[in-house]
Amino acid sequence: MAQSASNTVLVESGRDRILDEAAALFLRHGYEGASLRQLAETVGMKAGSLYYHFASKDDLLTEILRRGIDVMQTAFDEAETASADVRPVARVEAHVRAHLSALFENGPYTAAHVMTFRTAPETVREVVVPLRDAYEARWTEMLRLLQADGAIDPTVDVNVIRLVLFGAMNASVEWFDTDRGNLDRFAAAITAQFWNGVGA
Amino acid sequence: MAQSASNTVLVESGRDRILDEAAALFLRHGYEGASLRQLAETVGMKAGSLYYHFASKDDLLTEILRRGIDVMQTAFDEAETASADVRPVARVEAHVRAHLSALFENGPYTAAHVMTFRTAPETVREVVVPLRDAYEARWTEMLRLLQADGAIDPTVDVNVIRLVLFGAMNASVEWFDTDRGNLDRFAAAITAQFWNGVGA
DNA sequence: CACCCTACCTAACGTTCGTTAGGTAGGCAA
DNA sequence: TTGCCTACCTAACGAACGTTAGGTAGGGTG
Repeated sequence: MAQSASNTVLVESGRDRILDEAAALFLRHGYEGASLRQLAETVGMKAGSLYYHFASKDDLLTEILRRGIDVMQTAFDEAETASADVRPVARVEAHVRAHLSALFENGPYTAAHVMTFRTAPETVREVVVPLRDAYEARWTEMLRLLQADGAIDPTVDVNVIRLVLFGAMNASVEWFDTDRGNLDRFAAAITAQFWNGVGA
Repeated sequence: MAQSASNTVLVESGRDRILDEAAALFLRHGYEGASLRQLAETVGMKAGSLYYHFASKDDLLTEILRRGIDVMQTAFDEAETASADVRPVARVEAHVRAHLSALFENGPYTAAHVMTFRTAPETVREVVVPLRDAYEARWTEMLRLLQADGAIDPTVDVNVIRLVLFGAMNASVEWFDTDRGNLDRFAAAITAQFWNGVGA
C-alpha cells in the first residue's frame, strides 16, 4: 500500500521533479511566461539552486522537448508492435491512441513540447528539430505504406493529411479534458473522422 | 499607380501600424517573448511612445485578439452569404476557405489570436472569451443544422468534430506556406478529409 | 574522527522589462 | 502671431529576470 522501493515514487524529488513541474509551467504560461523563481517555488527551493541540476533555462527546455519526443517515440513503438497485423484503420487508430497517450497519459512533456516548440529559442530548436523530424518520418512512412497498399485514397498528399491529423490531435491539449472524456473513445472518434469523414 | 488617397496605404503608420507589427511579433515569439522595445524599434519609435497609442501591453494584446475575431467573423459572414444555397459539403468548404482566409490573407491578427490566446494573461482572456464563444457558436450551429438535415453522420458529436477541424485548420499556421501552397486547393483538401475521410 | 560529495542556501550581479513624467517639434486654427 | 493638439522624444523608475559566486548542513565512506 505504501510505496515500495525504487521505480516510481508518490512524490518524486530532485531533477525529475523539477522537469515535471517545469514542463507543466511551460505548458500553462509558455516558455518566456514562466520564470525560474516561479518554478523554484513550486518545487520548494530557491531559484539559484536550480542551477545545480541545469546549466540554463534553455537547457531545461531542451531536456523537456527531448523527453516529449521520447514519450511519443515510445508510444509509437508500442502501437507498432501491438497492431502488427490488424486491418489498416485499426492500425491507424492504435497509433492515434498512442499519440494521445503521449499527450495526456505520460506526464506533461509531450504536451509541453507541442505547445512551446514553435516559440522556443532558435538554439533550442536546432537541437530538437532532428528528433522531431524522425518521429514525423515514422508517421509519414506508415501512412505511405498504407497508401501503397491501397488502403488510403491514392489522390491525397500523405504529408498533408498527416499534418492535418497532427494539428487536430495536438490541439486537443487545449480543450480535451481527461477527467470528463474517455481517451479510447476519443481516439476512436478522431480516427473515424480521419478515415471515414463526417459526411452522411 | 501611386496610391490614391484614403483607404489602404502602401505603408501605414500610427496605431494600425503598431498593431500589425505587434501581432506579427506576438505570433513569432509569443506574447511574453516579444518586448515593447523590440516592437518600438520595428515601427521606428521609442518604447515609451507606444503609450500614446495604448494604455498597456495587455491592452495592446486585447485589441489584437479582438481584431483576430473580427476578421474571422467577417470571413464567416461572407462565406454564409456566398454559400446560401449550395450543397452541404460545398457550404462547409466555403467556411473552411473563409477561416483559412482569416488566418492567412487578412493580416496577422487571426493567426496571432489562435497562437497566443492560450497563454494570454487571465485578465485579457476574460475580455476575449465571450467573443470567441460567439464565433465558435456560429460554427456549431451551422454543423448542427447540417446534421439535422441528414447531411452529417448522426452518430458524431458536432462539438467534437468542430474542435478537431479547428485544431487542424489553426495548426496549419505553423506549417502551411502561402508562397508555396494554394489556399483554394488547401481548403478543398482539408474539407475532403473532413467530409469523406482518407480511407480508400 | 576526518573527509567529501550531494543538494541545497544566501546574496548579489548586470540586464531587461513594462511603465511613467515631463518635454518638444510641427501642423492647423483663430 | 498665438495657442493648441497630435505624435512623438528623453530619461528614468522600480520590479523582475536569468545567472553566478561562495557558503553550508548532512549523510556516506575511509
